[in-house]
Amino acid sequence: MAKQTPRYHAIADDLRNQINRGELTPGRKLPTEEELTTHYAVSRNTVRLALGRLTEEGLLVSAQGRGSFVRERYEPAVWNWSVLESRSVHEANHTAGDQWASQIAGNGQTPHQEVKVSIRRPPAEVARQLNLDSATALTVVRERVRYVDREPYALADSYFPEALVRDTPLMLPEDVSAPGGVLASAGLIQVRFSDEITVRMPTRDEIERLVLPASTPVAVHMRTGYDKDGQPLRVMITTLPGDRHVIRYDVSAD
Amino acid sequence: MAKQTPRYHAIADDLRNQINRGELTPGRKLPTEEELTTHYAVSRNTVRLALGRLTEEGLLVSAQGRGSFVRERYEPAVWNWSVLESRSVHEANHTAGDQWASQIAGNGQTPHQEVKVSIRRPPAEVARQLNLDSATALTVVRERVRYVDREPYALADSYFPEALVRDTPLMLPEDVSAPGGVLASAGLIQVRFSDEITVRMPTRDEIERLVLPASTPVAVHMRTGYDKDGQPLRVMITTLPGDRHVIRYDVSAD
DNA sequence: AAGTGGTCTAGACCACTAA
DNA sequence: TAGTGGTCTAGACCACTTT
Repeated sequence: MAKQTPRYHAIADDLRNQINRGELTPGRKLPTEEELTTHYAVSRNTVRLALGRLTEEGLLVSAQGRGSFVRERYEPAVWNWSVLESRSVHEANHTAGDQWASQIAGNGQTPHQEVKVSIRRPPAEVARQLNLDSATALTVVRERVRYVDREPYALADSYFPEALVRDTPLMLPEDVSAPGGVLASAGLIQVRFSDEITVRMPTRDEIERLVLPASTPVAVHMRTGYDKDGQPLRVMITTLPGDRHVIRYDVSAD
Repeated sequence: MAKQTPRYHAIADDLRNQINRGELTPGRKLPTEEELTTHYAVSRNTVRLALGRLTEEGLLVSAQGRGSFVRERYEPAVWNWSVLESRSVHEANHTAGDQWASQIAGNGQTPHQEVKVSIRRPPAEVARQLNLDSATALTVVRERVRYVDREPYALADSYFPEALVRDTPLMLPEDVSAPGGVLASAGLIQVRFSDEITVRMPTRDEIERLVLPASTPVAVHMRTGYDKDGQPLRVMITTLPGDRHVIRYDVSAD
């Protein structure tokens, strides 16, 4: 009843301990696969299994032709969703338009985003939130890629019922900057949001668009905005890579 | 300038398309690795690379001796953190003690949790939130594993400054059920919470304790509770597997 | 050109599950 | 006992980066 731990588990454990003890610090290069092969006296495939295990845990990244490295942490962007679209905060700060861009700029970083507008049938999940029939209804979709210092930080797709925003500035592909955001520019006031956050692995498409390292999970933040009559006006789905984001909320206990 | 897509990418793409088109439905067994080997005319290692790729995406699970299967989705537990520890909701529902258990029981499911209490030096992150000196301060730690229908659903670790809760029922290992939760039973009232959510891959320890399938990311929810004077009373760190949780918030746009 | 990780092969034996 | 995935070997060539 002795060892049945696979060798590549043991090798991964050994390297992980070195990282946790600080003998291998973030950014440092690991020994080459050939060196590990001779050091542990196993085949190269076994070494690669061990490295793959650590990569899955988010501890390593590898680059073809250069080597494997202890993964470095991003400085995470903290987004406070309790105030991100708050009207009073807007007024207090005299910030027009995109509250997100203001938060980033306030950090001394450079925000920018690419916007694409189209009219489409909404995904089932979105149709449900907007009380629309997903088979027939149309939505105006604003797809944005948000960058901080030229690096992609998030995907933000907004869906508006087409009937609500017909012939408004919302249809323009430009970055609409009216106080209160794009919806207010169409005369629609959100008084309440319902947010749902899920966590999953990214799709291949998201990995490409956000240039995600291996084993980087994403948070999917879905915000539905309602007017004072409880009618849903908008669904915004934000895809936030886990390695560069913190989601924040302030909650009263009353 | 022709194909340089690796074969195992192409095989993974093919299988992924079959899943997305619904030809392979959740729970269904894939062909055996040997069948895939002959079908795609590649070596078994290449087949395994392709399956590994899909496993990383969270689309497959495999079981030794049985086969590989299209991953099934859990029915996610929705936790509304805007009201999870709200005093008025407690009173309106006449729910005593653990609001979490009440939410689960209200779903017709069976909640239960294992509690372990100890006194320890807090992690640096927790010490910072509690305005404590991490080198000298002590915290009372309540570590819980939360189960729904006997399956582990979350880890919830609470940290209290030891000086605040000395000689209170909090030190008892039992599941303290006083209105307003364990803190109120010690005469401490939280009026405000600050929540931070991060997303990452689980540690080996978390994988074991929560029995996580491969490539299941977790959300780490850190809630700091403050009294009316702004003094931090507690930090609760909840580890939520992405495949069985939805985090919810209700936000006012004022 | 040399170094390094990425892809791929062909085969062997082990560990677990189900018939 | 047969079937299936898990571990492991030994070696080859390719693609990318750096010198």
